[in-house]
Amino acid sequence: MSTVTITDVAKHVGVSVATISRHLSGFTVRNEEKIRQAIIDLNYRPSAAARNLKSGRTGIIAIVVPDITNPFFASIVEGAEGAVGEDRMILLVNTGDSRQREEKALAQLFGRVDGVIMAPLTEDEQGPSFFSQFGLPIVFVDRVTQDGEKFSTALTDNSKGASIATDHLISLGHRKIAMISGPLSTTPGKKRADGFKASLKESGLACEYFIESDFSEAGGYAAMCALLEREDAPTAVFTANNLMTIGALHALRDRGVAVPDQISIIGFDDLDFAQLINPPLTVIARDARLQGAQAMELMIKQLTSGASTQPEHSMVDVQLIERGSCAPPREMHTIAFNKVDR
Amino acid sequence: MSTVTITDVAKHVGVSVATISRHLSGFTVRNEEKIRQAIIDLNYRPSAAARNLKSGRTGIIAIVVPDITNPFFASIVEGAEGAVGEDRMILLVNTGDSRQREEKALAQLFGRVDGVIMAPLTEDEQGPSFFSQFGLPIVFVDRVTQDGEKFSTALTDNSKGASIATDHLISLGHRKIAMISGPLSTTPGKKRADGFKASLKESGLACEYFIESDFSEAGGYAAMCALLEREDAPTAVFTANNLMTIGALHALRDRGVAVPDQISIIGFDDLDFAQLINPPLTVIARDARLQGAQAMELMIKQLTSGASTQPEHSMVDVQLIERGSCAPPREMHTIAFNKVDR
DNA sequence: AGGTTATCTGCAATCGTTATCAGTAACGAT
DNA sequence: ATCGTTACTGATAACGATTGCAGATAACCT
Repeated sequence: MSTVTITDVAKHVGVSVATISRHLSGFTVRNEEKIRQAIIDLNYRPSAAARNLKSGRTGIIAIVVPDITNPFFASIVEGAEGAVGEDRMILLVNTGDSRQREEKALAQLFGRVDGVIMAPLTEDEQGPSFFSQFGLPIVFVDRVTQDGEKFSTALTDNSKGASIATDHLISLGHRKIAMISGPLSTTPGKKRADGFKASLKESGLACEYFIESDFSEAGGYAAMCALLEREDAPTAVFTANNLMTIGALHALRDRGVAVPDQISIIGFDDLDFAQLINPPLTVIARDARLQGAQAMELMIKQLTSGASTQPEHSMVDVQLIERGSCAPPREMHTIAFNKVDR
Repeated sequence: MSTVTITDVAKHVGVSVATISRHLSGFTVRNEEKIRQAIIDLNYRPSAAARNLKSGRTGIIAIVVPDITNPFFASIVEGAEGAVGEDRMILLVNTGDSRQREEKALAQLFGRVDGVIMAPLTEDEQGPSFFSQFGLPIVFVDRVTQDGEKFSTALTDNSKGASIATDHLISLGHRKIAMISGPLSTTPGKKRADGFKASLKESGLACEYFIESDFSEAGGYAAMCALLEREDAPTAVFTANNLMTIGALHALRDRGVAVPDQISIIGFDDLDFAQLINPPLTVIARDARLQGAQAMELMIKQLTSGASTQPEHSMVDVQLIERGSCAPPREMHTIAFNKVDR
């Protein structure tokens, strides 16, 4: 049975509990060796509950994400894991895209963790004070809420990334450019759409192929199908996240549409197997691990430097990775070919 | 500040802390309404730490998995989430296929959770008593360890599944059947390999195309490439899990090998997008959600019915789902064709 | 040796809850 | 009026660790 307490160890060694406690906290005490041995002999493990109660801290940081299956969030977690110290541990909570579970998780987490790193479901949570009411240190990662200013955030330059993607397609000669967007109620959904629209406007193009989807593979599939069924189909597509990119690629394959010959596609966020795909995928990439690490650093900073310090904001850069899924539109090919012919 | 305790509430209402506590635990007390209001007014939240210390339970069940990105484990988690009651919550720990992190997680989890549902990395953990030493309720899911008998388990009929897959290929006429296996140090790796070999033996076939890989997409890719490079390439492949199936499919596509015309492929575990793939994938499926739910039920049973009750074992069934990725081998096509010709 | 630090030690209070136990009020039955 | 029953209440001792305080021991100096 593991009901052996610090008192048992103290008795066993013949010192007071205070001495054992001090030994455990790293102070130098006289009977180091005997204590160490007693702890092993008795198989003593300090009660986390008692420690938490006395010290007020748990040594746990929770990461709350809407979909742990998404490799992007997995990378965020990996990055955070790399930045958390030895004396803290990370626990994951998956809300499965459910608002209800998100609330419940936060309520239940209160008092059990020192802080929460979270990617909220949408920007418009119930009332601006929803997250404040818990009085729990929160760092938002990838997404923020209305009252996000009050908390530290670790974001990506979403609009810049979307602009780069769109500009890339424009510079290749595309004019009929589609975007399969994420939900506009989310930070990345909104910002990426903004970047896309801004770039089109700057080049004097109308925004005619814009579909708001849901960041899921099925959603990307459906959106791509819808685009392909239009009479005047687009010649290029910008998909706003990795899962939707996969979905869109599946749709293209199922319809026998050649990439990039018939349609160009560029996605936001890289994929592990982006290079395995034929053709290798051109993407807007960012360092999700770094982003996760930054979130954790902000969290730790907040925890160590007492409470009410100013929230800080970090942002990871984006980068265009050209592989093979984007090319000039077909008409351009023809024109170029004609020119050479003459 | 959220340092408002049960004492504050008691003072505010003008009763003793005991009354507040009783109200919180669901007993009927006199000033129900006043107490409810005071709790809201003061924004009081019971201290989880104090409760844990007093009651000895945390209301948390941890699920420890080697790779949360794997949709199979995600399904396990979903199933478990459906089976956990209102009064408990689930926390995830991802060990990222690292033995070291698995150990650390278990040690840190001790005392912070009521029980652990886990899929251990390999069967040969350090010493048979490794998991016992924590005196923590453990249920193994999908995988077991050496001393797994001492704990409850929620498994799949792995060898049966592998046999069905192999028999299916054999009955289609295949003789040169390959298996891309998982690590033989894991339960499903070993059992599936056993089933495969048993089926071959029963049909008098030699086991000539067996590759032990690592359950990862990249591993499946590499293994498939290795198979294709052999002079006498197999006509059918059984891939031992979903990720390796994806990897193998990528390899086949990259090499321009037609499925099922040139090679048949059947995978263990269904995929969300198995039907989106061209051709739709034939698989051995099981209800991973059910398996996760069973694991949780075993856990709860163990927690409620005191400690030292006999461990129980559950097993979910497997099922062949024929879609389009398996067909008779090429030579058979020819033979059949000739027969018709005469 | 005597005095002064520098270290280490044990006692006891404390963290916020819950469980126990004794006690009070209300009410009907006698 | 007394008693028994029911239904609630309050004081208090735990749960297992940490920590300030004061006392004890050892180490160091003159």
